[in-house]
Amino acid sequence: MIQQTPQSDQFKEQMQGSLINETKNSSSIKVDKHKHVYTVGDERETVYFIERGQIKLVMVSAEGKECMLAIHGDGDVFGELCLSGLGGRLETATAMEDSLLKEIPCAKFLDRLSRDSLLEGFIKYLAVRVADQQQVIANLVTVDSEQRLGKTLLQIARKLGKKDPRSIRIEAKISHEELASMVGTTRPRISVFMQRFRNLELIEYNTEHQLIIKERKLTAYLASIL
Amino acid sequence: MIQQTPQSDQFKEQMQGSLINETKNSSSIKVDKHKHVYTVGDERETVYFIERGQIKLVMVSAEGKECMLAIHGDGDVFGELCLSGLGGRLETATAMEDSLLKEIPCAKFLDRLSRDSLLEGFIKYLAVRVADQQQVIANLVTVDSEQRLGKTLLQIARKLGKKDPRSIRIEAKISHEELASMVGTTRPRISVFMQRFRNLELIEYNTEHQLIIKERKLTAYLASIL
DNA sequence: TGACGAATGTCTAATATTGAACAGCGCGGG
DNA sequence: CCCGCGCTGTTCAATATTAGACATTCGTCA
Repeated sequence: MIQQTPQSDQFKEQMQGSLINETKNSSSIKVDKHKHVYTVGDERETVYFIERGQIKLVMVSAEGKECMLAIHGDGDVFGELCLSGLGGRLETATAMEDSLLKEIPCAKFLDRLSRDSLLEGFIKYLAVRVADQQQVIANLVTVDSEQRLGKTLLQIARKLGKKDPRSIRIEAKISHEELASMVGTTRPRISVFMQRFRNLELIEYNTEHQLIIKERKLTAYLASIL
Repeated sequence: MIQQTPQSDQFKEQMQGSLINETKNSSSIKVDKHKHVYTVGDERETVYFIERGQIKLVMVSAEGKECMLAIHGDGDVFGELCLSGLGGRLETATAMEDSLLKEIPCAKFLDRLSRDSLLEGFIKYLAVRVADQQQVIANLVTVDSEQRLGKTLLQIARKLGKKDPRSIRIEAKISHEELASMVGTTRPRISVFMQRFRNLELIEYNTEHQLIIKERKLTAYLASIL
């Protein structure tokens, strides 16, 4: 959740350049809103690059409960877990809006990184991923749901948000249900907490119903309710 | 949690060989039981290789609550997150018993992997890590504490356990307090659940007080209480 | 061997959380 | 333009969970 953006942004751009290069001769894949890119168990070992759109990753438990792991936006890469060689997708990838993707077979992806001397950069990228997830795990284990919701909002804002002078705007619309499945609680509770945050002016909605996160104030509030 | 051990074992051996090679001229570090290898915020960017011993990784939240992330044993590598370049350890590494470690500066570690053509293997290794953590996150979000404890036991057993014909033996002794901090609940509850598992003969203790996990039975039980 | 500290097993009241229900609202499709 | 459906806000009783407290056992070390 803390994850700043030091030179990891630089790598992301290099990787994007590399992938755009790799895929310039293959056509983009159009995925309509609500359609799946892949679902649990799919064997196809490919990495995806988002030209335009929003893709969410969701895992489903044995009882059918959902857990949203991440939302990816323009320029992001996802599906890299097939590099693990475990075979079969662990999660489902769904378009949250009409999206354009490029698809790269896993082996080609590695070759390309290798040829462009980006393997070490990619290792760093994965290490950041592991560090991030570690934070998420620690939060799930140690803090209560209000706090977790706050941190999750900050995390999403930092990853997807457009920065305005004093706040961050999130363009993707994320339902309370989805937030509940990230935070690990129920929809009604999300509703209550969001209301509370709104009353305290830690967040707000603009006229286009986009969520605005006041990073400073929200962070301060979370620290104050320890 | 699911993580089988396909050819990822092979990579682990290769990496071990490579690291043993790299460190054969440097002396081992002795870390006594309960001593820290590093603590939160430490800047030293090094990777550790366990020659012998048990090392646990623990994160502490702002309120001081602990979350145990992993226990590493003989031949494992830890501290790789410094490869992220974020600077400063996120967690504390503590010896659970007297241990012998080798320390490799982060840059040297990458160089060595590179020279031994293990970069791609290491990427696969990290991808497995990410996949594993993803499972942990999904479990924390979607299932209740009894179930989580069960899965955590299985996870530990598969990672650290010695296989006997019909069960897995865990040599490290892990307190209920520590289990509680992995599972995300309180010690008394762990006590109750462990008792229950014991009564159902899903687990047992041998004469040396080592925990024996009956993988089959425990898995079946967890599936039955959905 | 005895004594102390740490780990465990158990209980409880106070608290947090769930899940189900229902009403309003707003957007998009017909 | 109206209808219906999905999202939101709110409530409530039933349930799960926590944070103590306490006796007991186990190990370790003197």
